[in-house]
Amino acid sequence: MLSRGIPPESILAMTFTNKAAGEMKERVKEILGEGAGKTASALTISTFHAFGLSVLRRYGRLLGYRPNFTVYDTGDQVALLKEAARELRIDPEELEVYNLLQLFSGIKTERITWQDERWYAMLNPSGKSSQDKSGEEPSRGAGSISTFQELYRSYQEHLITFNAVDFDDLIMQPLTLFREHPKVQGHYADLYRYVLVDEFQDTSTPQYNLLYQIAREWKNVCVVGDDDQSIYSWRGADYSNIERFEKDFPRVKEIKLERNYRSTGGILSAANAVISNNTNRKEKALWTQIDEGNLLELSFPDDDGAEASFIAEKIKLRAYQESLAYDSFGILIRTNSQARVIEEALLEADIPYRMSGGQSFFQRKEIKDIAGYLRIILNPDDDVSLLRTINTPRRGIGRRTVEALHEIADERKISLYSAITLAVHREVDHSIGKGPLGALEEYLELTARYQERFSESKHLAATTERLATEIDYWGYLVQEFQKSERAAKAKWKNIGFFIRSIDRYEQNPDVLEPTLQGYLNRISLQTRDELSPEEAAGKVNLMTIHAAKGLEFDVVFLAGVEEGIIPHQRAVEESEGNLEEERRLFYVAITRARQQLYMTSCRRRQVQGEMIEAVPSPFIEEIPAELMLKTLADPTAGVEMPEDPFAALKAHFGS
DNA sequence: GATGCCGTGTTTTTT
DNA sequence: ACACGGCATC
Repeated sequence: MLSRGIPPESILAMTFTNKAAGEMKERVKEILGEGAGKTASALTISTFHAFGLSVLRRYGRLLGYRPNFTVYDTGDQVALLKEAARELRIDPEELEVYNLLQLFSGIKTERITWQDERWYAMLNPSGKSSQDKSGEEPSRGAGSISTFQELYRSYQEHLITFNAVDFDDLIMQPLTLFREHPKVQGHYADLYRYVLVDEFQDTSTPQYNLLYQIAREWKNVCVVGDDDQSIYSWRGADYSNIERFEKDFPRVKEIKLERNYRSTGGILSAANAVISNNTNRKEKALWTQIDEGNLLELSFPDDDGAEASFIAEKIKLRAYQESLAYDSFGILIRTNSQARVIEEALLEADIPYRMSGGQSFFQRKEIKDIAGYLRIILNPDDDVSLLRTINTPRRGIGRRTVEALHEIADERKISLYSAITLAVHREVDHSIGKGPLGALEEYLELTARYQERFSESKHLAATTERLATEIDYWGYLVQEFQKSERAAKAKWKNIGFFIRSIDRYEQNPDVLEPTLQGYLNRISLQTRDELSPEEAAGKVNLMTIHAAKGLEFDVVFLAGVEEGIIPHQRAVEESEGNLEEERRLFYVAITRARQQLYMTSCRRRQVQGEMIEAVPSPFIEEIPAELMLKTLADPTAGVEMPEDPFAALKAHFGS
């Protein structure tokens, strides 16, 4: 496109994960060649959510958002919902918070309505809550429609009071903005005359609407997708958007991409055979000119520990024998919980790796604590961050004090921070004692001081470091983890890492004007701090199958090919139709491999601290036997390691 | 108000 | 296995 003289700033490319956006940026730079960095960064390459956020940052005030609003992640949403419940005198224990948030998400994105009965099954699968007619009424019944509606309303009101948005708002609010302010819609539609969407099968209806609002005038849209790789239906992805697309842009030209340039013939045949078991799909005939290649290998380790060491040893062996770089290996897992054992084995074997996706670095408590301070400094109305930081590290503000503050805040519909200000300045009657009141005053002073420091200083990282020192977070960690100095140290190390990541952000030439807000935005939409390309080089890639979509590796290990893991037990329990999505997931995993695929199916596996018997995944049967080499014995038994050239010396000197 | 211990449940996948 | 919340105790 650029070669045709199209100005780069008129191009908008949408992806679904930060990882994909990052890869795309890299590839654009590569294609444009050296020195084209500037041209490449003139393109807008963004996830849908990050794009929505930038729209709100710019025009959010038209919807009543104050500057520096906060983006709430799932953890914050849970905290907010519990707050809302507390205020309505509903016992949060009676709520299935996680499912309730799913319901709210469905309502907000208009996937479900209150009239819909679908959500009811979703909320009471175990029959845990609802009919609690026994005895008196300690709290209100938590299972009725009106209660849920009331909670939803309160949840929404609180978001506004706290000057915060949730992930769904990042898509829905820009749509509202476009509807109520056609000029804003016009601005974006005019700016982006060329729109591209990668992994189009993963668009949700609101995301599609957003895309449509931007592209409807110029109609220069290019979408790439594969219905066989649709693996996000659980969060609203709907590949029937492909049909809507054909209707909305009638002059559509369809190009089938059936030639595969990635995988060996054997891998492709296996993948094709598996996916052909799905009923609901566009028929296609993928082919490749690459030769058959090696057989797929399937082995049966005794347990997940053996599986992990098999993978580690195999990687070491092949890296050594074939001089393969570590970053040409990918280890794919279905669930994040599989990662731990594998990480341990990689560490043990001294193999550099990176884990992406999943339990984010930024979700760790110590990081959320410090980030909580940054958030409250930026947006004092953010009650969730206030509650997180008000007594961490401990400063003598306990339950009673917080309750008193809540009373002031609830009554006036103001944030807790405002309530503290009133209390400290004696502008309101309250029952807060002298000690806690002094502590509150100090808290106010601290946040005010850093508000100033952050606005004056351009050194975000240094200022954050100063803050961490001033609140004596290290002292707090030592106190909290008296039993494990190691844990305290590890957490403090994470704080150091966090501060360095702020520093990296500040130094990043792609960021024109680094701000605290910009940094916090970035981390709230990022599952894990993406390593810079240099840092990622030479490292084995460990990730979930979901996170691996769109990526490829010479050698892929697929761990835990067992019934209950893939297909995942909860997925099949939920609904029969989910089996096809699980199969697509398996298909995506297979097709990540260029040269070789290793699968492992453990005989037993440690799950939630208990050893359970495991059974191979039924999907294995769908791979033609002649494409696969089955190793019946425990693969770790026969693995020979390359001789350590220093082994003899080490033995000699007894090191 | 802080601290320590015990019982309970658990997120499948991600923005 | 592990984190989290509740509860008793200092």
